[in-house]
Formats: sequence, structure tokens, C-alpha cells
Amino acid sequence: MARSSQTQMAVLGALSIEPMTAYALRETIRDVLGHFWSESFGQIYPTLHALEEEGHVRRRGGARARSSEFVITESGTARLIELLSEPARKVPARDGLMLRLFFGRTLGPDRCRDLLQQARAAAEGRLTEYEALLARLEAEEGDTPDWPYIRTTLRAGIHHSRSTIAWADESLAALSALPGGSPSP
Amino acid sequence: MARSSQTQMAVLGALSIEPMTAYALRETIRDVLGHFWSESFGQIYPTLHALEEEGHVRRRGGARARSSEFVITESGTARLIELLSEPARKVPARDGLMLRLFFGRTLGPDRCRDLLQQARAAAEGRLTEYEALLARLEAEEGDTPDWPYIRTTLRAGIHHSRSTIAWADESLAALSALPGGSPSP
DNA sequence: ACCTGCATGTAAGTCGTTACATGATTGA
DNA sequence: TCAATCATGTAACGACTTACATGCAGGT
Repeated sequence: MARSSQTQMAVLGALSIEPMTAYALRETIRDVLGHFWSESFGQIYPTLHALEEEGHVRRRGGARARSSEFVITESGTARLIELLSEPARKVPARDGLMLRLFFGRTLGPDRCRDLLQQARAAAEGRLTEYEALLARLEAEEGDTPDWPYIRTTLRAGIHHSRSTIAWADESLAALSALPGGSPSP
Repeated sequence: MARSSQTQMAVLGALSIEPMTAYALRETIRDVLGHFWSESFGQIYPTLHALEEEGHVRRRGGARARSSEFVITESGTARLIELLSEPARKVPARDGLMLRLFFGRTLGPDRCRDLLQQARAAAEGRLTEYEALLARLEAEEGDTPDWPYIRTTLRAGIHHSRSTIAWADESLAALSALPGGSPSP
């Protein structure tokens, strides 16, 4: 369990879909899991080496080659199942937007409204993105056994974005009653 | 800027409401901001010392006393406004539940349904809590100038919990079609 | 000839938690 | 008097990010 089992989980998961290079791994994680997961090179390479040493992945295309793909092994699949079965570790909450709004009196109503507008716009953008992705993937991957699960995560994004938009609208309406003003000490 | 400006923001924010000891600070942050923020002793004490050195907080009740309260100074308030005005730094996404569901085929439908049930139950619990808190605070603090802002963060929790419940229900219905089974390699 | 993208890695630094150590006060 | 709670801190560790260093391949 040399490196973070979190990273191992994402890496093994991605390799369970198809073999790829470390570089492609990072791109895939960014593009495909990006809405709820992230990994950096600094994590991926050491993790990959550790996994190789433990026999959970195998190098293909030359150990010293400049473009070697990693393939998940049987023990790697077992390890992945083990990791996925562990309870998700709870990441300590740290929501900068909420903290700023909580101390909104100090920050001032105008800036708070700005923050809400920004949050709304960001959520709107994500919503559009998720909906487009859902439609595209429904057509492309609709038959694969992975699809129901992938769809579930996408639907989470859609639900969440919508609720953020509704909350922002409601809050903007509520705060519109307040007189504008700069930060008040 | 010795210690994390994030922690400074939370600490100064809490002290802007009322002076308190480091110990009480941690309790307050846990109890009041706990839904979207967390701080540990290991952060709070050094941060407080740094803030004292910079003149942003002042000790009251004896420098060497065993129970000294910290009071925010004028420069501390200015610093707080400055910190609140900074753009919220985005924390890298790491949602263990989504990752598990994404690789749900490997984890197996049964366990995925378990995860969804758990997520639903947790959201339900938070929703009840937020609603009770909202009603209580509405009565107690409804007139204070801080209330509209605090209310906004509480409403965010309510919206978010509801959307999680709706998503979980929808997903459970969608996954109920799948045949049960253990992890499939 | 040069720039961009693919590819592999390391080192340093940040941020934060957990566990430990220590002691005063207070209520049962 | 004994346990719980209040109170203050430090040390060790863990997880990640960023920035840096390096080089090849392919297109213009």
C-alpha cells in the first residue's frame, strides 16, 4: 500500500477499461473522470511503479521504451475490487464559496451577489456540458455494460448543477432586498 | 502569510462574530461551519500565533494565561475583507462515491445499490438537520444582519440534500433493472 | 530549423490531519 | 478522588500539486 490507495483505485479503474501509457492515463482521467476526480503526474508515475512492483499491472512495449503501455493483471483486478469495496474516505469539507457567503455581511452584499452570479453561471455551463455528454454517450455507449453506471455519475452532475442554479436564483432574489454597499467593518 | 490564508479566513471570520479561545474557536468552526468547513488544532494554534504577530488579533486575559481569548483587531478586519475578496481557490475534485459508481460494473450492481442507499440516507439525515436548524435560527437570529447570509448557506445545504435524494432515487430505479451479482472481473 | 505534442520522471513545497504530551478546572 | 472537559501546544506523517528537467517524434 505504498502510495495512496485513492490514486491506485483511479489508475487501476482506468486501466480496467483499456491499457494505456502513463501519459494517456492522465489525459483519460482528466477528460473522463474530470468532473469528480483528478490526478497529477506526480501521483501517477510513482503509483504505476508501485503497482508494477506488486504485480497489479504489467508493462507492454518494452520496459525501457519511451512509450510503454500498462496492462492490468488479474491480481490488479482483484485489487481494484478490494479498493472499490473500501468505504469512501471522507474528504474534510472546505467550500470557499460557502465560507465567503457565511461572512457575507463583512464582505458586503454586492460582492455576495457577484459570487452567486458566478456560481450560477458556472453551474449553467456544467449543466449544458453534462446534458450534451449524456446525449452523445447514450447514443455511442448506450449498449455497453458500463453505461448504466457511467450514466448514473452523469445524472448526478445534472441534478447537482440544477440544484445549484435553483439555489443561486433563490438566494439572489433573497439578497436583492438588501441595500448595496461595500465591505462593512 | 505564514500559514494557510484559508485557515486565517475561517479564524478571523469566527473571531469577527465574537472573541474566544483557540479551543472554542475549533468547537465553533466544527459546530457552526461544519457543514462546509473544517479546521484542526494543528492548524488553528499556529495560525493564531501568526495572526497575533501580524497584529491581526490580540490576546485578552493574560499572555501566559491558560484561558486567553483572542480578539480581532482593526487590521484583522481589513485582512479578513481582503481574504474574503480573493477568488475561492478551487479544490481538486475527489469524489469517492462517484468513482466507485463509475466503475460500478467491476464493483457489482448490489454494492452500487448499497452505496446509493447509504448516500440517500446520509442526505436525508442532513436535510432533516438543516431544516430544523433553519427553523430554529430563523426564530433566534432572524433579525440580525448576519442572518440573510447564514440563511443562504443553509438553503444551499437543503437544496443540495434534496437533489442528492432525488438523484439516488432515480438511480436506484434505473439500476434495479440490472441483475444482482457480486463483483465481476 | 523549429515548434508542438507525446512521454517520463523527480524535487520541493504546501496544506492539512492524527497522534501525542501536558496540565488545569470542574462536577459527581 | 476520579473522570470528563477545557485548554494549549508539537511532531510526525500523508497526500497532493507545481515546477522543473529531459528527450523524442512529427508536422510546417
